[in-house]
Amino acid sequence: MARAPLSPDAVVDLALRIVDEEGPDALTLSAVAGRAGVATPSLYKHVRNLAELRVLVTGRVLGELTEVASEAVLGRSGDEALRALMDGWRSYAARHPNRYSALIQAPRPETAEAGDRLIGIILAALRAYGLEGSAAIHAVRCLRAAMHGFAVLEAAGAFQLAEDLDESHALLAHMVVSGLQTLPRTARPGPAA
Amino acid sequence: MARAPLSPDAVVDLALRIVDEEGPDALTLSAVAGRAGVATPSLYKHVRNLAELRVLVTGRVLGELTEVASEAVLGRSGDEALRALMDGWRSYAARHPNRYSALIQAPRPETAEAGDRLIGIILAALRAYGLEGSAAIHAVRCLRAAMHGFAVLEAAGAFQLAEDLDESHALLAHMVVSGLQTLPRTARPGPAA
DNA sequence: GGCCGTCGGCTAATCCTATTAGCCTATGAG
DNA sequence: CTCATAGGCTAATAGGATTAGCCGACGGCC
Repeated sequence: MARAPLSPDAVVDLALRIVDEEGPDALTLSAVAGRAGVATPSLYKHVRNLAELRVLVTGRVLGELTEVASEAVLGRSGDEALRALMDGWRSYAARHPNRYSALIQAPRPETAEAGDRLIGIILAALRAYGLEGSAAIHAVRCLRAAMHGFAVLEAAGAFQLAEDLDESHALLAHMVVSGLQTLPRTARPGPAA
Repeated sequence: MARAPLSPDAVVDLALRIVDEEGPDALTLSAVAGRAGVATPSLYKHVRNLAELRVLVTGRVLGELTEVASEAVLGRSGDEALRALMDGWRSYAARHPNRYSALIQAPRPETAEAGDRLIGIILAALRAYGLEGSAAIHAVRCLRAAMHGFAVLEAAGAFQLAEDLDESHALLAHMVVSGLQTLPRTARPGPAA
């Protein structure tokens, strides 16, 4: 059974499988090598080192998240787009909790492009609110904080009580929407963009 | 120079210093031993293992955060309490970014009590909104998500643009407040608690 | 057809960290 | 004075990361 020839992408595939199945801490070069049916040092022919592998994984996950976010926002606008974005984000994280937890948050040049694309989508979701310049940036930050915070906590199993998470998340979305609909003085939308 | 005698607490102190100065990943038993001027295995006389040390660190940080949160909420209520809580939380995380990043999110029995106390404070900050039962829980979750998300991202340096972070955070607080002031049907406050 | 460079795997070796086992000493209780 | 204990130590084991250097298969080229 000729296993598929190794390549950086294939290594990342294996890494993702490990992360999904055993958690982010189980992502180890020797674990990847084990799955690849190869000796650990051989991986260095495809990936610079473990740190880079983690970055590549982050890039991949960021890409998937971007896709999800993009699909959510497509064809919608205003509150509807915002809620769809938030729901999509959360459901991606809930579907792949370990993968989501494996995301490296600290910005790195290698993932900057993927990150920017994702920010672009979030920005697009906010378009209908007509936010200008800085106001849009503040809004994007808040949206990121809300979505990321909820996703991390849910992925970590930090919400222990029985209350329905969908409802909690709906409230979060309500907060975001209602906050944007009643912007404070400094961040009021300017003339239609 | 009689170094202070080692003890579990002293070990955690050293661990925190390492985390603060070198980041969460630098928290290693041998690093702690180095600072303590002791051989690595000696630490096992005070701490079960690295995993436990991490849990102890989490407990300590949770305690500090609880103190900060508690002080913020004391003597305030309503929107003011909420904003003070959010500001305090954020400023703690900003003051000790590595420490904040070292927090283990996954709930563990050893930190459950500390976590519950913190949740209690958040709940107290929401008291004035008169939320009943589930509604209060959903609100706490949202608040946690917002505060934690912002704190994590800020600590990781994920907000790169020049825009003032205070302003972004104020918008986040505005979202939370305005969302609570206009609760959707399901989560409307009941008769005054 | 034969030669050569490169790709991608391998083994050996090094370093670090965690963790366990077992030893040893000072110290306070009795 | 004796002894148990606390708390430090050394030796040793087990992983995991990484580097160095070896080697065979394969495609391209003369």
